[in-house]
Amino acid sequence: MPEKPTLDGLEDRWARVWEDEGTYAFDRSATREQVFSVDTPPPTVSGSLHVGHVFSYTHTDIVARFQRMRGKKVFYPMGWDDNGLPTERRVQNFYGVRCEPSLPYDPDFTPPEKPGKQQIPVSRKNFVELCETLTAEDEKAFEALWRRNGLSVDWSHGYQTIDARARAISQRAFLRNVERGQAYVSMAPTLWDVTFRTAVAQAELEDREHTGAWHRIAYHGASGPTYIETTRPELIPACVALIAHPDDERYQPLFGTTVRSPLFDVEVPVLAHPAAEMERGAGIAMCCTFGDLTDVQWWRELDLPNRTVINRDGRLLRDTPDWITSEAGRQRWEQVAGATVHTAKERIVAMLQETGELVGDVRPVTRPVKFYEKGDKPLEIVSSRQWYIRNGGREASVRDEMLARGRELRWHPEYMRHRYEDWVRGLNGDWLVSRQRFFGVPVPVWYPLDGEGEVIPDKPLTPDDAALPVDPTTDVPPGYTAEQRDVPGGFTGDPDVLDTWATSSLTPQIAGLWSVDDDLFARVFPMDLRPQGHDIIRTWLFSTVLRSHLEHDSLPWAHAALSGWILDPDRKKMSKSKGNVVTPMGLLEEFGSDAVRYWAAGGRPGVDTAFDRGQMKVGRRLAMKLLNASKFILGVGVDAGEPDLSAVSTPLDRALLARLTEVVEKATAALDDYDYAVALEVTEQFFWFFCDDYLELVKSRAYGEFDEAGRDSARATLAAALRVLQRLFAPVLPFVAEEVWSWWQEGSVHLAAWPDIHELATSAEADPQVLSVASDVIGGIRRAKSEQKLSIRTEVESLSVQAAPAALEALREALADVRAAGRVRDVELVVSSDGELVTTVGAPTA
RNA sequence: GGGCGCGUAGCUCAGCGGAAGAGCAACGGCCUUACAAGCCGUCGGUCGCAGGUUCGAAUCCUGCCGCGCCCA
Repeated sequence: MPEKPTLDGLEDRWARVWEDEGTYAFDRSATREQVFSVDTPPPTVSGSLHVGHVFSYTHTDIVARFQRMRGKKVFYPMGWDDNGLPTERRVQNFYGVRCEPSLPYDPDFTPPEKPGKQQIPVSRKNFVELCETLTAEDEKAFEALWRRNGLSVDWSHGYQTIDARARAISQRAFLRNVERGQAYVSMAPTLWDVTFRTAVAQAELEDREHTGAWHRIAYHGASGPTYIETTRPELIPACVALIAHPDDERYQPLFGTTVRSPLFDVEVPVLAHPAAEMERGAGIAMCCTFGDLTDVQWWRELDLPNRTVINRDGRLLRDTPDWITSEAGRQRWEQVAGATVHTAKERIVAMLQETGELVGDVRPVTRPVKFYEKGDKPLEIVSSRQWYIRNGGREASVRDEMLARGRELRWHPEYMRHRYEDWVRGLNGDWLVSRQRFFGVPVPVWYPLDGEGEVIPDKPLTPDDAALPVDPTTDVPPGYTAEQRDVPGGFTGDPDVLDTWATSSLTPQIAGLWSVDDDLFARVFPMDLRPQGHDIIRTWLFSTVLRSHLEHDSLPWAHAALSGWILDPDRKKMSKSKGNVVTPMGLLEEFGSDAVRYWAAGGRPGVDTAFDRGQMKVGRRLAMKLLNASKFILGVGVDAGEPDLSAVSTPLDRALLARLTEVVEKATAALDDYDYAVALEVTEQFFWFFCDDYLELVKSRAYGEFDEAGRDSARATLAAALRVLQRLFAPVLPFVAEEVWSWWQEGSVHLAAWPDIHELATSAEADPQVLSVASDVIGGIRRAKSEQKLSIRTEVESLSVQAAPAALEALREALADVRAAGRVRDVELVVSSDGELVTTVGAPTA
């Protein structure tokens, strides 16, 4: 035990010991019943961890440490999510390169020291290598932070969502979905981001207010013009019908007839469909392929032709579409061929003004438009061949199964279940899993080519399981040779990668080594806990439940714990901007890891919490207090062995242990329910009371100033209480708890048994009032002395206590301790008529 | 527009049917032999607003206002 205990340096010292001793190593001989397994969120490796990560990962660690002390073999791996667009973008900016899949691999390529102004095109393989290099560096820094933060992770069970094993597992799971018909390929209208040139899924959409303008435009019928209103006049050449509500009397005569489009003179039918809104615009809409999701619905349900005019790069087709047949129409198309959507709109509006087919003023309007959450241009809808996984968006039976899984899962807090149910009920299509990107898990299929060299899409070729992971753009399917690539009668590889969630949804399988080490998998799956943010219930949580349901017919985990957000105080008050960036490592160094963990532990499950340096200071004080209190108690002279509770003969001591028993019960129940905040609160509250009142009360007796029995009773109680308190704090304050435990106990506190109420059971019944009255009276003495501006240690002539008879009776049991702690010479006990406790002290002794 | 959550002391938050709480801050003390990175004490609130249920409401119900998240 050091002379002057300090918190400085505890993190490095104990982190090294834990690593050397394998304190948190998973015992893989354990059976499933003995295991507590955690499906840790793999942080996205695209930059740095922030305070919010420290916050929520600490919550998980507290639970893991608690379960470990309860005797569970804890499976607590850490993964890195380094697969997907954020990494691609970071690599592009960091190295100044871009992926050009047509280029050959250059094994000698090294990126420039500093990224140049012009991005250097590199092959897909070079690009992926750069992704791996950069993420490896980031991951080192992340691991160092987590170790410093005290996460009790078993680092030998790490994974990357882009590593070969994860790719193989991801592809295997996908191919098994294909085999069972749970995944399928389909040519369909798809939401498309023109910047990233990739399809996006429903889960990646967000609505944003976008300014547009209503244009009133004339279509021409046999009996005169029909006016429609549209915000997208550039889609006139893509128009396949005009549509009004079947009950709309204004358009009854037109249903079944045809009209001709302005400028391009294409004949389209006028049709009825209930999705047309009578109150909106003119009540009759142009259906184009495709302006929005309603167009898709009409196109599908009314069996309309596909007249796509927008390319995947967001520009209009260069060639004149064959459905534009009139000479004037074809000339007008020349004006917009190859133009961006924006330019095409301007030119078409100008032409409409010329021809007089644009009627009245253009009226600005702001309305919600769908964006890719990472994009900055509105999504277009294009027809393309994509892979989908059935998720209940199209089949009620699957949806009901997913709802049942949601009810089966235990949610913490419970109300988070609604978000899941709302999402499942609102699904409107299957899960689109193919992406037209480079850095990801390749879609593991090839397609045969017919005699003309055209793709035969409905007969995908799949790899042998042993060959996984495969890259179809370089690997060759079974039964073919490399020379047959992209030649008639040969094959072509699917160029796409899987949605990042298609791999992330398999984290329990990846961490547990499903299909790689099935023995391990059987010991950890289904897992116990998924901790995660509430914002990704619709994506990560839902997709993980789905994949597990499809592959294993079970939930992936029994419990989901949803953590809240960290609210940046600056963001609340938008006017203020501090400008000083707080890095997690800086905080850990400034306050100590235990102090930062203390702040995190104060955030109730699921509740957004303010970033609060004040709480970190408080946490530091608590850690310091634990050092000092431990030092004091050990200095009094207590035994390190199992405390001899038969020596606890003094009523005050029995009452203390009884109160601590309640604390153990409450803290245990709270942690069993994943409520670390309540567990900490009750422990902390008791601990301050223990230090401020109990320690002061028994100090003299423990030093042996009275009789031997009293001394032994105090020492046994102090030892028992300290052993319990150090362990109660261990999950939240792992470093300082380990430090003080090491002063007198063998082994790691983190492998010690969680406190059990039986280790506090004394032979005789305890009277809690002895402790509460003694505490009240000592408080009264302090108050009285404080009012007289006396030192607490000043000895006074007399103490008078007025109280109810029962309270006085209890007080007598602890009177010697109270007298010693309060430094009073004479004591007078007076029965009070109203039962209220009144403490008065006399003058200081001379 | 719908779902969910939240409005309690200057600040951060507990409490969620039986006398308004904690910590921080502020203020006043104590140089107390574990701890001045300590200790003691004091101040401070129509529990968002309006109704209702109840012997009793911060707590349950209804409506409204404000904030946040998710989804249309």
